[in-house]
Amino acid sequence: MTGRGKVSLWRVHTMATKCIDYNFHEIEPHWQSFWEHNGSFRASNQSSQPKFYVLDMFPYPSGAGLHIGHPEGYTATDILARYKRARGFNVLHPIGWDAFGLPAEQHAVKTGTHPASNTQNNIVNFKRQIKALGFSYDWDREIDTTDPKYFRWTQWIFLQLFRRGLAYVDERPVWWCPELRTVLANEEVVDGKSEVGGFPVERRNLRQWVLRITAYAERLLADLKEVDWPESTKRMQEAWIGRSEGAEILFDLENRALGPLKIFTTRPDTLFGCTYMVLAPEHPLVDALTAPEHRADVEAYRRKAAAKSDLERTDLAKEKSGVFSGAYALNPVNGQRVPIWVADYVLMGYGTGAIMAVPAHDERDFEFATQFKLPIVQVISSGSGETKLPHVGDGALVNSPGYDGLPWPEAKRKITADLAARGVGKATVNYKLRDWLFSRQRYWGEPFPIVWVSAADYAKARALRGQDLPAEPVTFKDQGAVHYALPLPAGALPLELPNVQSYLPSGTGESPLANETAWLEIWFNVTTGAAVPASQPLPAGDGWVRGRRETNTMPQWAGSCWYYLRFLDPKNADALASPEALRYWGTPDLYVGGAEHAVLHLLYARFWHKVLFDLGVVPQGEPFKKLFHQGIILGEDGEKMSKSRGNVVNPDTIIESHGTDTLRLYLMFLGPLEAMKPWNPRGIEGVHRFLQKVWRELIGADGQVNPKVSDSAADPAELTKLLHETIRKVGDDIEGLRFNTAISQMMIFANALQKAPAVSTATARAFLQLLAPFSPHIAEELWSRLGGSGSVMAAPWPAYDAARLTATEVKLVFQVNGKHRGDQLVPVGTTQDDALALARANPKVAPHLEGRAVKRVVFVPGKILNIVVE
RNA sequence: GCCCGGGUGGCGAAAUGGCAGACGCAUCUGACUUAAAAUCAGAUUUCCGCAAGGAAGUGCCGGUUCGAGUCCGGUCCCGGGCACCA
Repeated sequence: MTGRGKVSLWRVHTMATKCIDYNFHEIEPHWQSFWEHNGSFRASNQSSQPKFYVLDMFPYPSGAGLHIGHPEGYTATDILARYKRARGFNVLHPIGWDAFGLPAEQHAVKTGTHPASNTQNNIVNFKRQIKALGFSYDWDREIDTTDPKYFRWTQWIFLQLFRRGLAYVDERPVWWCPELRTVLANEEVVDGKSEVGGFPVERRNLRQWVLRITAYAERLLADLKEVDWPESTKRMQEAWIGRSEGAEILFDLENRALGPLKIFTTRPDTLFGCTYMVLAPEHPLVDALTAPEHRADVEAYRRKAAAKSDLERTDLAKEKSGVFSGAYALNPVNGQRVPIWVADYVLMGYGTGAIMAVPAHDERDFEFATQFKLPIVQVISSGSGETKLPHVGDGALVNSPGYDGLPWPEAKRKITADLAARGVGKATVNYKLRDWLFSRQRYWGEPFPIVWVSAADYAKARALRGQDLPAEPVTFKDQGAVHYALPLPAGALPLELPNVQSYLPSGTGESPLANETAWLEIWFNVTTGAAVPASQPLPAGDGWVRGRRETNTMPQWAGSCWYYLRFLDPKNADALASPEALRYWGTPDLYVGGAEHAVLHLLYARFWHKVLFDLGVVPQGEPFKKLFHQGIILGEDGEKMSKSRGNVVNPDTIIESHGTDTLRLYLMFLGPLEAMKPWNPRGIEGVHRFLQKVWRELIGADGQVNPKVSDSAADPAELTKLLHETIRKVGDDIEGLRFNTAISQMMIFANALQKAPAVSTATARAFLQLLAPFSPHIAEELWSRLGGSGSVMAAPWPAYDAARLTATEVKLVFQVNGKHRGDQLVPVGTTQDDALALARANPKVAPHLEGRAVKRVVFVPGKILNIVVE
């Protein structure tokens, strides 16, 4: 709490409202302004308290406003943040805006207004909505990824990637969306359509920036063992990285002039079963090795395959297609001639784009071989009886001279080693993970801090600032000329977006920035990073070269890859965050957000974090040690909420009708946080009634404290015991993110409160402290009215007394043959013999024992007595 | 096809291997009220029974156990993810 210098304000605001009934319209804004004036949620970077950093996935401020899914996750983290503060932690609970993105740009294309103004409008609206929910964010740390003070450091991180050779340029087939006029990452294409907008996409060759995430594949995979994440999310990342161990094997071609053909296989042990080879249609050797009499067929097939999108290629899985090339390779183990086919079930992008086909032990090869009547040779036997082909399971080798009888994993090792000894193969690891396509042909994104220069000018720059440049220059060839990528010096950042005439991308695939000649074509000072339009005279002095700026911008993921670090020290102008802040706060102790980011944001952020770790910027190897996904809230009809279905719930409506305390409570009471659950307006009434009941039990009809609540009142014994149970359960449940059962327990307590003839102020206040993280406004109001000093949140979390929880009597359940036959209150410590005697005497139990011999007695003290009879 | 989740009253759900259905919704009955709302008291898994009581019951089949919603094997259905990755 930082109340210094604000004593008078504090006084004014500590007072409760004057309302007589539970008037949330008055209470909620009142306490929100109290918190704001007191800076109640400011986190300090200097503190002797233990730290706790709880992070939400920051929202994209869309024009539609807050969706009900936002407050679900945000309420969960807010409860935890408030609880941890009460437990004496210095809590960092920040929020910001992931504000670059396509919708703002599309809006700009339509209206001609700058995307920044639309974005700012949306932020204002989001902020209003989020503030109305009463979340305990430290607004002094608010960040906006489109703010040059922020993206300066996004660009800085890119420069580090660039310097380490982790960013390069490549002309490659990419997903191009004609409607959006931009390329999309693999991850942004769903079922052949753009993830945003659902427009069709096609393949195009374009010059792109690519980040070498594959260099980190092994660590991204291995370090999943270190994090406390949902198992399903870890599995998804594992599958996405897709590691497989196998071997690269060289097959000599019959036409030895062409050199060997390199294939990748995970099953080198089946080498003797290879009856044909397949090259992807794009494989560079196809042209050279195709026999003249097959050329026409192969050419036709390649053209057909090129016209297909990846989707069609994979979608037409039912029937395989391919053509024979007329060429043959020689099997390195036995010199057998193997025909080479061209087929699009082999993908150029994985392995070497060429395979050895073993139809007996691979389903795809089996299907292909059957269709084209190619031989099938079994080399693995499942052991007993006939092996049904294709057999992809366990077994030992057959028909493999020198290896017969070996279990396949052993044979795999041995054959690989033997091939390696002869120099015709080696063990390798392959990943499905591809390098990350990192550029977009858009306006509304971070500009790349890169200027393209000539070879001679690059050499000049290298002499002046070699340490900023990668070991290998990044280049691309355009109409015979080679262009060199020269980074801006870090001191010249941020590189801001110029204003443009039109937000429409150019039809050639370049972003709207390509039309801004004055920004684009420049005299560039290689040491200072200063720029002057090339239309002006060459400035005096050394270090000026002619350059053209990079016109691509970064994808939306860039800003969200490191925002959790900026919150630690959001105003720092000298670094993305100070080393002290990075050391004190570390990484989030808990990260809550939707499961839809399982392989996108969460993989990219891990990659950047590891690079920053290697640079010595951050002290930990993983950014998010504990992750939790909130479930999706469905519409009332049990369907996914959507505008077209008309089942969308707007948080504003609920705040207006029931108040945010009710909304927050309801969102948490709906079911387990991680579950998918339907919205039910009736349920809101239920939790609202609970809050009204709490109010009524503590405040009388006249608006004064209920006469039954007083300092001198003696609580009924059961109420005291229940209070301590409730303190324990609510605390445990908050720690375990089981908010629904915590609320149930508070409801049970409220019901007891109602029945109690007298309640001590201390008990009432302790209960309000438990309620405060969930429904903070009403808790503050009642706390204040009961004479609590300051904020309810400033009071240390109540402790439960274990002694109060132990009862003197417990209910013992009597079972006969495992069936419940009766029960009885017994003193704690009742022995088995006594319990047995009680059971025999019990009128409900006795008839079931009559005339039957007792075989066994199971006794769980204080719980159960099970009598097993004949 | 493969990999994850999940199937419990009319509904949302709860249950360290130990009384299945806490808590809430909805419904019904009663009290208060001229009346309604609100509030309060009570009932509400199914079947048999006037009742006392009994029997069955956590998708389905089987197993382990004194005892299974919970653990194991199989199976069906629903949701999510991946999908010609050699």
